[in-house]
Amino acid sequence: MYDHYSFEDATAYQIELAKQLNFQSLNKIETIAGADISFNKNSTTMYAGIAILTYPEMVLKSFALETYETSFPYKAGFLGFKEVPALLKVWELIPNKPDVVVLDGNGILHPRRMGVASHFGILANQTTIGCAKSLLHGQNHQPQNVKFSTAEIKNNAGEMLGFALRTKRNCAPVYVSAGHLITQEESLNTIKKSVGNYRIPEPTRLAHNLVNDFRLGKLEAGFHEVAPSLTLF
DNA sequence: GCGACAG
DNA sequence: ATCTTGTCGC
Repeated sequence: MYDHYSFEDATAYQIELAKQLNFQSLNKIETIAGADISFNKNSTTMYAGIAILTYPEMVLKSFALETYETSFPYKAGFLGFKEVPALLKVWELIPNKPDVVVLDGNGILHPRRMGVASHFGILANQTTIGCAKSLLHGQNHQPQNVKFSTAEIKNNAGEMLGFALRTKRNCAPVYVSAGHLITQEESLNTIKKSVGNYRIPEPTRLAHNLVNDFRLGKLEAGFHEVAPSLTLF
């Protein structure tokens, strides 16, 4: 889908997509999804997965898995070009779309406000939140070493683009930002409610586990409903 | 030019 | 991202 794009093309495309961003308020959330990608080093095969959980209980209800071929390389600032096409393909397998999707990466906390979460949100016309494990853009004070302590992240122009969030004591913070069709504050609150006993919030943590098992051949492609009593991971 | 740099 | 050994905090 983006394999023929140069980084110059990609930059112009991100600037155009960013004009479509909308940060309206989200009413209520009943289901939340986590989306992630896994792949073998030096391979063009991407293993994409989306896990759908109840909110705020964080019980896994269903998940979808699919592969996608791409040769687009990873480059900081252009993650969406490598991951979004694969995520759109697995997204199509889901019969009832979740209210919000959490992506492993940034939303508007990006040089051109077009991190992978915003990119996917625009193309899927879906509410999204970005939750990255390390900082790509901007600066912040270190949040206190207390669960749920936060620190605003600002760019050189002083714009508040996201939050560093301590999801677990003695663990590095995660970086939360709105993707599309949600506000910054709602993004932060939603991620807080999605945190279990791990550093990574449940939606993306489960999605990561699932795509990894998919890549290793332990799970099959397609849409899967999870048995009510079954507890995975 | 130098440093930074999601996954 | 993936691979892999040791180490630290609770």
